[in-house]
Amino acid sequence: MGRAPCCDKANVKKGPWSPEEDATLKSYIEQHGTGGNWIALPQKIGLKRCGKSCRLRWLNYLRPNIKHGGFSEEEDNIICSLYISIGSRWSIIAAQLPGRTDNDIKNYWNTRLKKKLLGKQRKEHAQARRANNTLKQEIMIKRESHDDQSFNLPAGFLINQTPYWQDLPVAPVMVNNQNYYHPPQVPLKDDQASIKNFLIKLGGRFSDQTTTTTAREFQYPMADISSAGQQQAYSNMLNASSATASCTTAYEQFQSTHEYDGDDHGAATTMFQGLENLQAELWQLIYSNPQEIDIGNSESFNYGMDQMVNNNNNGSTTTATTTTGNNSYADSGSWGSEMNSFMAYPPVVAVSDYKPYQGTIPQDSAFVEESSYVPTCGV
DNA sequence: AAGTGCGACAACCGCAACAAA
DNA sequence: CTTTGTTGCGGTTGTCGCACT
Repeated sequence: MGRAPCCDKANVKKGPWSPEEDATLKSYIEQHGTGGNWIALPQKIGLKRCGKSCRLRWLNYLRPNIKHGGFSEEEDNIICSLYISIGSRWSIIAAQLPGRTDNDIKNYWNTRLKKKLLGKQRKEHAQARRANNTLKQEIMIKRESHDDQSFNLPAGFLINQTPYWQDLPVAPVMVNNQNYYHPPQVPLKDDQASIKNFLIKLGGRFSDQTTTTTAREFQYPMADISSAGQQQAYSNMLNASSATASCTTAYEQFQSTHEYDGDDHGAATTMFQGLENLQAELWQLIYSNPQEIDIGNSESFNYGMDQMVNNNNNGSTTTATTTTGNNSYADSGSWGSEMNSFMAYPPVVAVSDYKPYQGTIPQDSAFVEESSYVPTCGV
């Protein structure tokens, strides 16, 4: 049995508010307040509106000191930072921006800010990809001229044009329902800087010191990591991650930490919710626009192959897979090369795919060529 | 000038949390 | 403790106006 409706749907007006309705509602609330009961309010003042609708109209439009439109660069930064830190918790974000409503911010994010951010990311990665291609061509020429198939990509390859998820330690990979583990390929001492850099790349602002310069100081704790407690949580996350060394994204990194040491890092979990959301959003955007992405020629495929060759030559056991599932790469269209910069290096494993390594590696696996596998994580 | 597509914004809907009875 | 009502929140939809063809 469903809940009884809060008002008589047949007798309430819907749609845009008229100036008369606005005036009625505004003058009543200014004189009497809401009376603590929105549901009863419309009847009291003779409005054929649902109480919820009255509340929304007041909060989002009629109440004093509401600002509409004209978001400043500063406000953009705050919204981006908080979104990355805490996700789509618009009411909390709105609380940091006096005069802004959650609805306003939500609309602003969905219609403009997200695209703005995506545009930035696309530009950066397009540039990076161009640089990468140039370097790669040079390497291929060297390879051919030396006729030496053991010629490795240089250790620093991709270092200046690393896609954001490649800033992070590489995840354990599941192939054919088996969990494989391989050691991190990014020096762990750089993890903190990498993650921070990653977040900043996505538009976030992480402050090591107490230098958050916003209209008001952030009230939500994980908006920066300036406090000792926050630094501790962050540090715990990173330390534990070096023990497990098994994450694709910062969020997963912490998620596994959470399982690993049993400590309550709720705050830090929160810290990366938005991150995951944003990544998911980006991927959704990418995969919902699969035009002109040819897996056979794509950087992702080529990179994956290079990565496998490189790893195997380095003596580490690795596998490579993608999590694209049934996504189609067919067709061509207008998204084009810019979006390919996102496609360049997809995450190795999805959150849902991750399970702690528990078994042994089958030696005859087509994906595993090394026999010197030594698990180093504590699971 | 009419039709179409798209962006921006307002408003609605459903759910969860909380409070009161 | 359970039920019922209210509030708050976030996702989604509807509408309007502008730009483009």
